Amino acid sequence: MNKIENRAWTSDTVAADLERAIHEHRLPPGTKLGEDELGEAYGISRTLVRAALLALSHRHLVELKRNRGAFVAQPSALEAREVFEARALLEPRTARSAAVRMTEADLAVLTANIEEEHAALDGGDNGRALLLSGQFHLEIARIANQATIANFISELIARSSLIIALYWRRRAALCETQAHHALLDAFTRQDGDAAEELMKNHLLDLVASLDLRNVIQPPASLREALKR
Amino acid sequence: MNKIENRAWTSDTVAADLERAIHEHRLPPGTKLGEDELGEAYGISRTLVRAALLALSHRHLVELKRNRGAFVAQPSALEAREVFEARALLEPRTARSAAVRMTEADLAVLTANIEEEHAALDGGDNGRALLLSGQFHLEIARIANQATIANFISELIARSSLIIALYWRRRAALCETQAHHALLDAFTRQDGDAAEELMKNHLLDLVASLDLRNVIQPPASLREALKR
DNA sequence: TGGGACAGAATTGCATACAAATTTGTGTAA
DNA sequence: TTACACAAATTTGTATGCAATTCTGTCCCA
Repeated sequence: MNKIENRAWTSDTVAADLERAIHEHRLPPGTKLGEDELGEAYGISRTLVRAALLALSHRHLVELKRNRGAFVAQPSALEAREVFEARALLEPRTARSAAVRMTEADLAVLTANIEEEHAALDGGDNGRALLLSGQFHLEIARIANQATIANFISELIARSSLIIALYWRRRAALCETQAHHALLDAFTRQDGDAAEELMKNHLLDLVASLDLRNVIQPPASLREALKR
Repeated sequence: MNKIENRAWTSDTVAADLERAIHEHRLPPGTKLGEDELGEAYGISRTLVRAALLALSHRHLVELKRNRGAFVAQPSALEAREVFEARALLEPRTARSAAVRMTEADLAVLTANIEEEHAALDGGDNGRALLLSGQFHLEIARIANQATIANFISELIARSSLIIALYWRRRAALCETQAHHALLDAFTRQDGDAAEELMKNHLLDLVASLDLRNVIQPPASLREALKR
């Protein structure tokens, strides 16, 4: 594998780089993440790679199978529902808090984000659009000034990206930008009630855009899956 | 340091053992966790110790200072408030879900927990009582059947133990068992409304029992702290 | 032709060795 | 005596080596 870049990688920056790649669907669910391969790619030893993979496994983005290696996680339909239930518990109230604390600078950041996402979609870069969409949600948590909750939301958003990769039904285009625009309006008016309600519905729409009935469940073991 | 026990430790079990010790206040905030020391205590190499410390740092129970080592975390007053705000967001609704799903077996587990906690308090083992109190909250999340949310709550509970170690004002005895009994009653009646309300108030009482005004803040650097 | 056993290759698990940074201790000069 | 500089010791950061496990390919036999 090619060397990625000549910079001083640490386990933290490697983990962040991998998380970004996962979030952008450049590393789809189930991808094997070999230690030697990654070590060579980043120009570091397996020690640091393992630390990075361990960190990602704690965020449920990577699954470590003993003596088998690390794989990009494949959330089950059950897990997918749980992730969105957790988001439904955290994000609407966080959006409300953010709304009442909103400053001009914050609005500018969110606006820029939406525009970038639009550009990415026009350019056909769906991965980048998805990453930006996640960053929109994360930025709201940051504005709400709740680092602890923001951490949880950050993990949930990244896991949502895996869920979308696995369960999104392509019917309609992700009309996320619509919902984000509506939220931005509420934020501009510092309307907490509206922000909370919009976020709640936005998350419900997201779940509705998934197909969690067909329990594609575990490609876990090919041996089991292909029996018969 | 003495060897702790002759069993096959892994990074996971070591992390769990350390977390328990932290939760029980056997390892108070600020304690230095030297790699060699721990490695000898558990009879394992520094490699596994580092993996365990890394896991605990991801749960915000241990702070890793580069080139300085690992220390039991010392949450700031700000962080303390955030942790309880997060709990206030997650636990009341989770208690409601648990109430409606409650089975006889679940009730038995919760009852046994309360009794054990009582026994621990009588025996003067405050650490164990605190651990059991946390497990009561965690068990509720488990009963609610939301593994993802339960994970978050598990982390928040452990961090709360650190917060109590740092900020609890000893005035009155922790009248937690009172509140837990009341919750148990609501659960017995499968009364979701009451459970949610009781949990909300229980958490408010907990915060009220802390002294977060005196920002004891950072013994972070002795050099800075002892100036003048 | 298909199944199973076995051997070699590849990969992970863990310990250890060495490098780098920090802390601690000592000596010297003002 | 105090402050500073420098050296020794301790501790962490990272790479590497070896053992253990799993995977893959081949051969033999039914």
